[in-house]
Amino acid sequence: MGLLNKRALVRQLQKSGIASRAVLARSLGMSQPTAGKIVDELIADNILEEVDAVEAGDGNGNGATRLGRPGRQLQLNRSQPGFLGIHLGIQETSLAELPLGDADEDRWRHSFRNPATKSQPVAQWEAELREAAKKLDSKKFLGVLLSVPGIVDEPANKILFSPNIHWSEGQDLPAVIRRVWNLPALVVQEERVVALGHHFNNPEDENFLLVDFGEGVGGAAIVGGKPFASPLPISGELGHTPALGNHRRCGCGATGCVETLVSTRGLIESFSAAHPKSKKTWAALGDHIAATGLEPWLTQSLDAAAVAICAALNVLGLRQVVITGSLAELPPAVLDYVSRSVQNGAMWARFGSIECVGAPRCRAAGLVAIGIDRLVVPETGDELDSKLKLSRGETSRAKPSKLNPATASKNEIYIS
Amino acid sequence: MGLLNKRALVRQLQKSGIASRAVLARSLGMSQPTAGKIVDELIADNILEEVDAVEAGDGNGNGATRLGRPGRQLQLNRSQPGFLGIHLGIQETSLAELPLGDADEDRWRHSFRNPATKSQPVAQWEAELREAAKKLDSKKFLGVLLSVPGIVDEPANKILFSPNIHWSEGQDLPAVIRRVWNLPALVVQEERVVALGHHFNNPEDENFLLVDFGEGVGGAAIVGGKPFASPLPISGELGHTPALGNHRRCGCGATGCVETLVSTRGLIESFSAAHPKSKKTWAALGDHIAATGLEPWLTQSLDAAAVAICAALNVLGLRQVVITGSLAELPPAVLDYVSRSVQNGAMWARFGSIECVGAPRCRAAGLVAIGIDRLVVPETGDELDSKLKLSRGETSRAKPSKLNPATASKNEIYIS
DNA sequence: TCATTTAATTAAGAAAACTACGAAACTCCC
DNA sequence: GGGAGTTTCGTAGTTTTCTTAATTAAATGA
Repeated sequence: MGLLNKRALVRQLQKSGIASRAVLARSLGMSQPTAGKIVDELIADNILEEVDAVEAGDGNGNGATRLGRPGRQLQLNRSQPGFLGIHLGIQETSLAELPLGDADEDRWRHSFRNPATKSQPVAQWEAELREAAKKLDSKKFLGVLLSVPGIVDEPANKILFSPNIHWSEGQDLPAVIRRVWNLPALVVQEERVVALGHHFNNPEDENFLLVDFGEGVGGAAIVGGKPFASPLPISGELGHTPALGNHRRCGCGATGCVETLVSTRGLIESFSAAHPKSKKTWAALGDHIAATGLEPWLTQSLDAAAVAICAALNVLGLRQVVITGSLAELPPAVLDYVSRSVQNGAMWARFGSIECVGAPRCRAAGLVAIGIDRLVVPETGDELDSKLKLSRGETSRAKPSKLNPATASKNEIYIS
Repeated sequence: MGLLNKRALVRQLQKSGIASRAVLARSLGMSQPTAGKIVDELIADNILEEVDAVEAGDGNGNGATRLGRPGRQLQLNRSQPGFLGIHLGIQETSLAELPLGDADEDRWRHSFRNPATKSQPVAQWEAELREAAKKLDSKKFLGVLLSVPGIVDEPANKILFSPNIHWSEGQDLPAVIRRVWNLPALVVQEERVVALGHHFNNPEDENFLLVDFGEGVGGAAIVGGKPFASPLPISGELGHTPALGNHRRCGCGATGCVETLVSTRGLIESFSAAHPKSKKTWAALGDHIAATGLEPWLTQSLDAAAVAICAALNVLGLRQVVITGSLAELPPAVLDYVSRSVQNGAMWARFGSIECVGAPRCRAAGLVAIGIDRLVVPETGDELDSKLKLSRGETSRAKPSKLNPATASKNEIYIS
């Protein structure tokens, strides 16, 4: 079946959650027989399932009974295991079984502390992984997805740089995962996961910049419903925008990165510099802000963050900012200030409106989206083929001389 | 014929300049019959032409005589008029006849001063245009391409904002052009034209950020060989990144934009503030820098520009900066300083190297590339159809319900 | 001159889309 | 309850587009 249409159909279903063959055909502009055939195939592959549920209020506003033969509703298969998601946090690693049709909140079932010892951290991590594997309900997944903070070379499946989880740098963690489960495994950059998760949990947001505050400050853009990516493994790194006049050393090796001002660590540092007598904790910082409002040391840091955000908005041509992470834990005045500061600096504010909203991190939805995109209906080749290839540890690079680009690139639309 | 392969073939020929059917087929991974058929069609449409020229050194290093039947070399048609390019400058408007296969330097044949009167500037511009039309060798073009500085809504063919050519704002200049020539007319943002021009004159540069210094400071990114674009009409606007500590008012309505520091006007302003006795001219500024080197007022401004460039590189995931315009006219120390400053701030410098090069503005090549992309082998529909539609002033939006996305989006790869 | 090599064209076939038609399933209305 | 109207879904046949295989063409080199 045409790869493009297959991808488009799956994607549409990811967004709409539930739909009939006819609705899919209409919304994608393809003919009914085509949609029907693709659906048949996807059901045979256990990716889609028919659901008997009555269609209550089908989103078009007409919740009333409709004329004609009712369509058989379809959704991404929820009764099957789907993917195994692994989130590599700074302190601990979490695991979750992710059914394909899971747009819900994150439910991380199992977790363990990351290796602390300097010797053999990867072997220790592997051992913990094996322990965790025993506790899982299922062993059969379509693949394993590893979300990692830092800089990730996704095509090569390698972790390049992770200032907060140094032991993972340069490691081939997917290979470790494959030793444990013998399944295709992918590494994905955390911010991209979160951004995609937000997109699929809020399908109406098709163009936005997600900014995640935490130990670091990262970003990822969704442009035209697709995650923005460039050939370089870095992108969306707005935490490492230099801030004029800032001379703090950053973990990345440079001096003056915005991240050194508005990461949790950076904010606490500034806070304790301004108030040496206060406790140097995140909670104390929050309490202080709630009590005294926004003091200059804070607004200056927030302005620096806003500059980086504005720069990104102006360059990418976006008007919506989604903010996740620690900044949303502080009193709302903080987010308000950033929002106003972005309004002042972003160019589109002169022509229209800028939106700046807080949101939770939706890693599960993002991981599923990436898994579907790269394992279930991958850009090139048959899914089974590529599964095998990946599980054998081969790169999934297509032979350019053999493949006709017209075939290879029917995959368009979801370049990822 | 499949639109994707047609586009791919034309694009390949744009890059390689000259190639035979067999070479094209091989390099694009399609079969020889397919390439042959597409070439036949393109020749019939007068877009390609066969050229008898012997193939001297075909780029593969083997300039020696090769075995076998020699391929019939093809190139974009140079014997036909191609496009009419119009460049809307700040002071004057220039015209050039652009053959399709033109990768040469810009040759603007005719130009006239822009309307100065406040009354009826558009009508006056139209009159000048009619005058200029008489001087042209040909009246038959595939279309007219208007390059405009400022903010342009390219899909809607409208000029939204142009701080330096206020009379053009909100005007439908393509309609004016159509009244004069009765041909399809497109407005394109100047920086995007220049970036595409650089890309096609240097096909090895597939990922870069072009930064153009002049009355304003604009940017445009080429990512994966394609101009980056978002749904919003702004993008690449790195001149309007706020610079912390800068309080100059910008023409865009905001305060503190980098552009107010490093545009020609901004630099002269800073120069005259630091040296009140000097002449307030660009030449005097250049002489002064050549004589005394980089003074603090200048390095601070350049640092601000570097921050904006770094922010863009980090967010877009790029490692090459192409600088055009007035900054390249100053002593080389200036570009060197910016280059070093970018090295310090751009994140990729921690992993690899950052490149920062000056280059001339290649508007002609960029306009031709855009014209080919949007008029000769447009993404959707037949070229003739869309030509007619455009010349009738209709939008060339495809009917989504009618077109099969598999057909519509075989256009992949060259999303533009 | 003839074998070898490469280019371009022709012919036949496969993939994937479409249109057209008909059966199935439901509502509405008499 | 039963026909008319609607909508869904599947089947059959057609079209488009690209492929492979075979053929013809044009050059080199012994």
